[in-house]
Amino acid sequence: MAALQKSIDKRNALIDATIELVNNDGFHATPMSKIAKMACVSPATIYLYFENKQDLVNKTYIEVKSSYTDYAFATYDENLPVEKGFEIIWKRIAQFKLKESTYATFLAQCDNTPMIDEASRQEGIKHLQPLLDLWARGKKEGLIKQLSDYMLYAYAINPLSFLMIAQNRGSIQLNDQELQQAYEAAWNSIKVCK
Amino acid sequence: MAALQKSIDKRNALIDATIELVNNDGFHATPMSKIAKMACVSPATIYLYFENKQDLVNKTYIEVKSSYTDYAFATYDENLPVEKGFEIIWKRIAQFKLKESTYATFLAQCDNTPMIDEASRQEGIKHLQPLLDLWARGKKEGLIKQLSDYMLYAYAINPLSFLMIAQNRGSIQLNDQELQQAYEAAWNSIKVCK
Amino acid sequence: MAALQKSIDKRNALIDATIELVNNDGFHATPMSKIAKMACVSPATIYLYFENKQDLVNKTYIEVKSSYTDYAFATYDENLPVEKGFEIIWKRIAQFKLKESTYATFLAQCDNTPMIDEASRQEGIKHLQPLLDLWARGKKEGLIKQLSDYMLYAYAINPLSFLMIAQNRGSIQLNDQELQQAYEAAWNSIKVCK
Amino acid sequence: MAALQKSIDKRNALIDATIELVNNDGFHATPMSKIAKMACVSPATIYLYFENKQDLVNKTYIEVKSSYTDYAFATYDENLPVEKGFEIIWKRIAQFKLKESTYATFLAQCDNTPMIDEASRQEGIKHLQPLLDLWARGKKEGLIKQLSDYMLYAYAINPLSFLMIAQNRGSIQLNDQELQQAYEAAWNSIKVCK
DNA sequence: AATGAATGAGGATTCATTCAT
DNA sequence: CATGAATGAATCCTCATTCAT
Repeated sequence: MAALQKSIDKRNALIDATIELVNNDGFHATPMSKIAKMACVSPATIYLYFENKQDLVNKTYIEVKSSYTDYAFATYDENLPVEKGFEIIWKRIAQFKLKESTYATFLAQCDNTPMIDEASRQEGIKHLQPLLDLWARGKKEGLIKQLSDYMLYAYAINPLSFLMIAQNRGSIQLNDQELQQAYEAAWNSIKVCK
Repeated sequence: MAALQKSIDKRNALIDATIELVNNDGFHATPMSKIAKMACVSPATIYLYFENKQDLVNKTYIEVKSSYTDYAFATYDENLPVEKGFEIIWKRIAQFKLKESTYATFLAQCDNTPMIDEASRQEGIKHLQPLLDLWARGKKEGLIKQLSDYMLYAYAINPLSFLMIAQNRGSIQLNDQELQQAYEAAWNSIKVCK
Repeated sequence: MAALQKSIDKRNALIDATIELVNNDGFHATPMSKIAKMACVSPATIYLYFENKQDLVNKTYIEVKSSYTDYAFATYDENLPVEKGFEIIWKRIAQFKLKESTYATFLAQCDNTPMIDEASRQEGIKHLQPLLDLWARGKKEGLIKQLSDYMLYAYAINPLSFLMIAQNRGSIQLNDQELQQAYEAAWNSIKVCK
Repeated sequence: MAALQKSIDKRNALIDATIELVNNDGFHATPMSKIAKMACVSPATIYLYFENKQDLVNKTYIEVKSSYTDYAFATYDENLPVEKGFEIIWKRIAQFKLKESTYATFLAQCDNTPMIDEASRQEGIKHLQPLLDLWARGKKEGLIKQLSDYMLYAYAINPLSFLMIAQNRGSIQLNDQELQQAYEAAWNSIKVCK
């Protein structure tokens, strides 16, 4: 349907503009009018798609978080052995964070800020389940340390956020070899040392 | 001098109010008038101590960052062996992040947001030098992996930020044993495996 | 014609919605979109029946005013003696104001507000002629005081508006006996005392 | 105090501007910016004196209502005989409504509109007590009909509102003789006919 | 040094109205 | 006829900042 498609396009344009502007200027310095202008719609049009500014940001967060996890697990298969499975997920996450850094930056800002509703935050966490399942399996098989999911995430995944931000700021530029090192550091920090 | 002390107190009250309010509401929802009220001064008084809102936040950031590094290195001695030195610094940082979580939360928000001047950000990084020196020594002695400082920080230190936020949100509560596990994970991820 | 009837129904629904909403929320808090919703049509449809918001309110006023006077004179016969004729009209007006208080409230709001065009106001007054004629006859016959029509209206009719509003607000509830007292007060205030 | 006086002046200017503009254009067509301009202050200044637009109108209503009753009872003495007392009050009210028609018009608009809080409305009614007391005395002494206060007000006082509006619209112009007639009509409608 | 009153610029949001379908 | 999506212009209100005292 042409009309429906146009609606979806507009909504997406708004979401994209929100990400772009919040990334560059921060939530506080991103007026609705600027979002509207970047999305090539009238300010009033935003309110056809979102209840208010908070809702726009919440929905944007959920959408981005969801595309993050979709990306992360796109090539993962539950039947893979633990280490291989982890490697695949980790590298997809790394790719997302370092290549789709616009999205990743936005998520980092949301996750470290009272910018987002608690409800939306909870909603966003849900989709990480396959990784938690993998870790559970790894622990049962004695391959992964008996640490809480938070601890595992902190050491295996979260460093990527830091590297992503450093790369965005131009402080570093990770090449394939360094990425491999990073992966190994991640795996080392959670695997059971034989 | 009583007058000077009163000035310092006022300045500190403003800094504290800024941290408190930005932590709870975010930069965008923290008006100067609210900061003034919490610090028990007139809005106009803020401008005797700081040029404008941006300056207030920048200065607050630098001050907090500096108290973070002061705390981190307070018990460190350059003559200690690398592993011991690292342990001491790491545990001080952990203590700071988990016990002084008000300050740590503020820093996390600044570090993931365009809230702060680039200049202030650079200023804040400076004070980390002793840790970088330690790592340089560790690499030379073959005890620490040949990774960039960013990579080392990402794996050895940054996970603590994630754990701090999770703990603030009430998702976890780290006890001494878990803290020790976290330390070991940190060291494992950067040490050269023999 | 079914099509014509549907049109009339829609127009009436819009008029009714306007009365209802203006009564409850006031003109200033009654958006066209709300009127449309209550009348179960699209906002755009309003503009097929009325030029704009002002026109909608003007037309509504004229319509209600006209149904008020129709009601007032429905049972009146010019050949009745003055006092009987007045009683009949007065009691019809009372019934309208107290029973059809939705309409009466709307009129009261229009009459005390710059909500309505001067032209529409003039248009609305026209229909009161039979009452003015009756008064003229009463004055000629020496039964009614030599007062201007405004004065007569002020004392004989307008008090009903006040009582209607008080009753709407729940402050009073007029029974038949009190209504009769009210009628007598009205007649007393304009009749020539012998 | 010069500063305090200036504050009071500003507040009064805002109240006056509100009355003037709401009278002419109605609540819905009176933007805060226009009120500010007429009172020669910045729009933001209004919010130093009033919480919001609703509060401004509520407070204006209470203030005007209060000056109405002050005026009404200024020359009244509780020890006067009932009829004389009523005449004095009635004529003061008439003078207020016809001479201070700006205030009276504003009150009429508030009283026939959902423009005002119920609470403010209640607050405004309070001050009418001396008149109600007089009526109670009149009823006890057998001089005034045994009617509810609402009914008495409807016939003795409210007609003045109608006459005031008619005079404002230029439809009539009451001279002293007509005013005396109006007074007599008022008294006739509530006095016990001997 | 300190203040509280004052403000202009700007931001979120609403709304009467239009237009493509 | 009828509509729902779209909008530009306004409106209420906030806030960083200033200034007279």
